[in-house]
Amino acid sequence: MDIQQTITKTIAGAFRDLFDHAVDPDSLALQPTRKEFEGTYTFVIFPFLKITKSTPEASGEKLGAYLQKNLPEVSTFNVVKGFLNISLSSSYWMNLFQQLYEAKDHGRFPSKGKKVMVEYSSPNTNKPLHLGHLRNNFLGFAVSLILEAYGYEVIKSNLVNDRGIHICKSMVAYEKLGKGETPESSGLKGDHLVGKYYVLFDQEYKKQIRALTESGLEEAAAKKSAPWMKEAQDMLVRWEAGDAATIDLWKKLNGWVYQGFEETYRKMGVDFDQYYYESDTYLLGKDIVAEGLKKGVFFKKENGSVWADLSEEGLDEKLVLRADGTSVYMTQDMGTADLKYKDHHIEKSVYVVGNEQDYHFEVLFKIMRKLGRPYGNGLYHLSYGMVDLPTGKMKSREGTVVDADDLMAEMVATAREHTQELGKIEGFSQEEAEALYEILGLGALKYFLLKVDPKKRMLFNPQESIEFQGNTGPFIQYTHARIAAILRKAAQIDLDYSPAQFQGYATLEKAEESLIYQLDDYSNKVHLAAEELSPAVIAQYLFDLAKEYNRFYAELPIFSETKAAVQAFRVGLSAQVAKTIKSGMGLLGIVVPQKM
RNA sequence: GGUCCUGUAGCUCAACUGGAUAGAGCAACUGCCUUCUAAGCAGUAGGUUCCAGGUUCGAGUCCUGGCAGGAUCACCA
Repeated sequence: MDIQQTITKTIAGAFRDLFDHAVDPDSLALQPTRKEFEGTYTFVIFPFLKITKSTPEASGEKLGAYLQKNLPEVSTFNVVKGFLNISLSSSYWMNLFQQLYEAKDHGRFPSKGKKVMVEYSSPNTNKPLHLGHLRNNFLGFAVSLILEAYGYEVIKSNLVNDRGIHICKSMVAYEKLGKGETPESSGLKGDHLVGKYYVLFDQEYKKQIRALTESGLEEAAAKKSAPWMKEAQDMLVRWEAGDAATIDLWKKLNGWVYQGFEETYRKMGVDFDQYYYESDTYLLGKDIVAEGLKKGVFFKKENGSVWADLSEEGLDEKLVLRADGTSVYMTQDMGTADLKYKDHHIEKSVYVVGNEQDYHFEVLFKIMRKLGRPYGNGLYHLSYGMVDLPTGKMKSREGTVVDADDLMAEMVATAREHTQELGKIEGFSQEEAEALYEILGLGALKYFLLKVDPKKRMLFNPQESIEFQGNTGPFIQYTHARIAAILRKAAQIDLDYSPAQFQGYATLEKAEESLIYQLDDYSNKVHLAAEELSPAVIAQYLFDLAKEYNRFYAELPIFSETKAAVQAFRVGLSAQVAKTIKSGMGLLGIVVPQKM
């Protein structure tokens, strides 16, 4: 039982003993005391005045005295208006710290024996990854790690959109203009090379539309009848028919793209346990349509098209099969949901997909529940907001995207400049220095994208580079490096900072208590982050922890401290902070350096 | 137009799910490197939490109605 439960249980006891009133301890909640007041936990009296039949102040005094008398952990208390602020004893803090210090894997929960799949990234194979994909990938990867720490077995999956009209556009343009160009001959990364032809298609296509509208055609008709669009559509038909030349071309271009993606994923530091390809899954789901018709979940219209009626759930009717019997997006996603379950028997399934698809997933999940799927209640859409530029939305065809590879390279370059300016690479080999720039640049970028609540859309201004000071990745990395320096020194002077050495340090400083409180809170934050699928919870926590540690670092001496017990304790406390920072940053997919 | 999301300091974001005087970072200003890493610490200044009602001991948070921005409402994906 943790201290909060102990306190609320005792408060319930006080209500019984002092006011003859039974209260469920679980209905009582404590909150952290605001830092301008003395105390660790605060109990709000107002709701219980009917029970105490007294003023808030008098009730608080009575409850406080009762706690102090009955709980050795409670050292003092004070009452401000209707708030009972509870202070805990140094021995409580010391005991708590020793528990944390000796625990292995603080912040890791026991296995739940349950599987969850996290699908993220899910790129199109017609263009390189951009800033929006970075948010998606970092989110998906971090959420996977957080769920794993929380005790799930996690399967990271990537559903690659490798077919369809948009892929055919790149193929048509390449066929027309490519002249056998390859990544080797052009010096372009495979995904960038294919992306180039996607842009070329669009430019030519627009030109054709303009020519047609100028010759008097309606715009809608021009879009349909432009020669290259017709070619792309023909290409799609040939692809679906399995035409050998088309398939060869498709395989060649996609192969280049995958090589490019692999490089980008490696740089980002993300990976996958399972790839799904839409070229394999796009025909799935038709059997589910038949099943839904039988179960009365779907109905057929006169023209033969099949629909789900969700009007009772506050939505409208949604098409699940075209009149000609071909699939739509929804059909395929129903099939893929079943496939994931068949492959892994997952109990939860998380889709990391932008909020523009909120409606689609709401419908999909409702349908799967109505069909009685065993995993139906474990479906989650981790819906994140778009990353906007000051000029508005990114458009890949209009060249206003922030390319993922470019941005990562820029971040590393900025880290290099910054570090060299500060003259912090003394004693680094060339390789070590480059590795550090990578760690810092990517740390800054990942933290920047993960610290914001996923569902909020965020602004990225390419003119203003991502910060390295304040609430940033490098600030937290720096705190870790500082502690690493302390631990190196401790090793150098053979300082023993095992718990036995702490004996004799009886009156902790406020800054030390706060740190222990924060360290203890880590597992709560992992729990919360897992429940809310929000790495931002961890990011915010780490910033607060690092901030608190730097305060401690500035205020209290370590090696110039004369009492051995105090010195050992402060090194131990520092070590625990470093361990927690490393663990938490690890959950965000961010590496921390030993020196910087 | 219907539905969903968002609106907090000049800017970027918090606020433990209804609690105290709404907090950080950046930018600005003032201090602190002869002591463990100054990518740091301490401080000053900055607010009608979009607006109007309501619910109650108490509302940035919940409800209703507006306003603003975004997304979505294809036999596209």
